[in-house]
Amino acid sequence: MTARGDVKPAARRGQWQTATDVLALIARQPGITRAAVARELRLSTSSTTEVTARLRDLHLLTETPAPTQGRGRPTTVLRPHPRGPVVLAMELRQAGWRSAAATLDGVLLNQQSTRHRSRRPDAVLAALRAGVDSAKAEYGDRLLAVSLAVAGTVREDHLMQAPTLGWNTIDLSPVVATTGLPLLVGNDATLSGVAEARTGAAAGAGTALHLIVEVGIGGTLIIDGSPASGATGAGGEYGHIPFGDRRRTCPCGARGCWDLEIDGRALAEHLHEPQPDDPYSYAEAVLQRTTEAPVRRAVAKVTAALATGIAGLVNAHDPEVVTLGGLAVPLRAAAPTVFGTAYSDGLMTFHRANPPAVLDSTHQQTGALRGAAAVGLDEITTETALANWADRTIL
Amino acid sequence: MTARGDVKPAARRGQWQTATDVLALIARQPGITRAAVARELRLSTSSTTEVTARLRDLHLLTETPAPTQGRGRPTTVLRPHPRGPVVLAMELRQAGWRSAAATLDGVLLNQQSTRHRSRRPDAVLAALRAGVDSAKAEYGDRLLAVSLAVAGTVREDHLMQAPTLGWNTIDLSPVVATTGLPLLVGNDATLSGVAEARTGAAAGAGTALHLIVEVGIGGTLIIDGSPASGATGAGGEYGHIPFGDRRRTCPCGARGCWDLEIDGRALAEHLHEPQPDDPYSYAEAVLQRTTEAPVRRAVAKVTAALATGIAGLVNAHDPEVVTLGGLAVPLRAAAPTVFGTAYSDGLMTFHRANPPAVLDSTHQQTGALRGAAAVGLDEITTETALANWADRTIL
DNA sequence: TCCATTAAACTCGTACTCCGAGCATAAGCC
DNA sequence: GGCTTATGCTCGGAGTACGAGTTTAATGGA
Repeated sequence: MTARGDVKPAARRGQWQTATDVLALIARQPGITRAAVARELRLSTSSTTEVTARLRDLHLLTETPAPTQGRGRPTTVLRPHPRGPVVLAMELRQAGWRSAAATLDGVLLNQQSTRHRSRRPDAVLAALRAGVDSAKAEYGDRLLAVSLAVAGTVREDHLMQAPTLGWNTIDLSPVVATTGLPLLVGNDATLSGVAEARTGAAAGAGTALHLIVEVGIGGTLIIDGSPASGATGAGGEYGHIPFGDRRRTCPCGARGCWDLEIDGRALAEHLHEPQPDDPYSYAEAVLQRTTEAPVRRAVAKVTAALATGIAGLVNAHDPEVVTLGGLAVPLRAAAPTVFGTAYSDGLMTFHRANPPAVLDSTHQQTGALRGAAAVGLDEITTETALANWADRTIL
Repeated sequence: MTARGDVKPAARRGQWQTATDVLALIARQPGITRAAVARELRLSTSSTTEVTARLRDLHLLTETPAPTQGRGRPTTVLRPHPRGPVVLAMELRQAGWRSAAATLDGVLLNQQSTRHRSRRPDAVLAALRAGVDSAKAEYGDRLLAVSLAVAGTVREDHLMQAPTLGWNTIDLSPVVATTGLPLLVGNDATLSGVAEARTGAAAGAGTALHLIVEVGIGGTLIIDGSPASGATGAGGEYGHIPFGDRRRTCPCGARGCWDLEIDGRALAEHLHEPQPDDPYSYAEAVLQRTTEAPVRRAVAKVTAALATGIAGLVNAHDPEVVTLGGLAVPLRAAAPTVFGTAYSDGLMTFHRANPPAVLDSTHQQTGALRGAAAVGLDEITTETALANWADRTIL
């Protein structure tokens, strides 16, 4: 359709700039009115008229009457066009995978959740591929990209290590092979951070830090809504900085990893219980037993390790806000005083008067899928991508 | 001149986009030819002709004949206009301060270095202010901004703590008060990182990590040439993440800071020598004594702590390249094997096959000043700033 | 020396987008 | 039913980028 071996022509400079700005705003504030878009982007009314007309003609947006608010001519709500583009957001987890189609406002359609029948990599990739085919069948040419969140370390479109799945290096590109669709791959913790920064607890923050505890700890630094993913996409592996005991070796290959101090494995060790097969469920179960004094002590140790590390990262990055996901939420809830003290003690003095708020994530389980959708939508609303879509729609 | 209480009119969207791109390229590659600019930015020859003519008319650029390279019509080198804008870059250090005027290509003119007569904050600020006045006298309306690098923790235009100067919170805005010039303040380690990322050892890297050891350790993560400075500009305080011994309290207020493990203070402790007044000079002196076995052991410990921490940060951020400044350079040089082993051992397994290169900084002592200049030039080449300059030049 | 070749700059006409000014429209309010 | 208010539409103008075609200034070989 678009790429056929020839060099794809870039859009003329600045040609679709305002259009991408409008679409980005709609993704961050679904249901925003046309008048509000004009105010936010400081567009003149004439420019607004023109850009919305253009986006409407290209089947990118529709306008529906907005509920009136006091005097004045009513405005409209800008919504994705029913024949507009979609991206397929997917999430690969230990137990199964999920998918949803996302429209330009980030709304997830056709959410599906499937358990793995087999955990063999080729079987899982085939299942994901079938999911892509099914979306392609449903949306046809409207489907422009596939964006995949993976619970593991990611590098470009390869999965480098996924301890929970027991996989080593895996090429994920078969998920889209022969479909011609671009595949975007991201770490699940990173993408849930993107979701928080775009539409969640960290919405509007210029610099946000997101941390999520499941098996080990993951997270990301997000600057102006974009994750600091590093040179190859493997950034955000905060679990593998040496905040812990240097004598302990981590499965990742390094020593003293923070990972080892803040999940179900750490709780089991403090409680002198055997290492659990599923550290996540084990931790959830332990957190139900906080009437037991040893459990409280173990939870306090883990929570303190969490809060101290967060404080160190706040010193390093000076975020506006910190968001917590996964087990970090119940851990803090179980020992709020310990958390608060360790957090404050770990901060540099000048931060203590007005430390960054540490908030629970708003998206929680859907975060990674929403973040994948957001990143996918970014990809299909670049100036070049819009120019391509426009070429196609005119024909 | 520009701001007089009224709202400054933003440039029309996209109006000066290409002009800013051209100027940014010239700052990153001084001496670049007009033809090379066109290739890099994928500008058509007609657009190039137009944009260069516009920049010439506005006294932003001049063209000088370029040395010919083979056949074809000769091109020109784009250089700052002799009546074009400049920024004043300044650097405040423990012993004194430096300044230089920077033209659009980042070349530093009139470099000056002055020792503090008094270290009282008001005396130092008055001296800096005098430096600004002197630049204003020399450059007049060509001087558009002042950009100040400070050896201390910075927050907006305040210095929060500067242990080496013995200062606490100081408002730096008197340096430009009543001049109407904007003041940009940055941490010196952050700004030297910017210099490396723009024109130094990390030039061209999308994600770079810069670390500099002087008294304690500072640094920054740089993404696409911009430092991750956080919400208030205090980002990059890598010295205050808890990679060290939790029992030790840092002057910053936190515990276990990495800072305490990798400078002259740490060397003195390992050597059972008294804490030095000037840890930097002390460390330099110690590094001359590596024939002594205890010195070699102490240097090895410090170098290992440095390398292990760097590896942790590489895990967290996945940079393309790491650059080292200050004492980190002779420390690594004194114990290269220790450094290499500790670095590799601290990396996650999948990084080890092809770990990010750790390079010595190319700018070293001039880094902070060059970085301050770069950030100041960014400020005066925004679309809005160029529109203002154009308005002024037409009159 | 002259001319073909090459790389780059210039000219011109066109397309696109943004904007200001003025006008039109659709609601609430009295 | 008119007045007020907020918003949308139309029109003409300005600024920028670009493609196509032309011109210019160098090299290098006959």
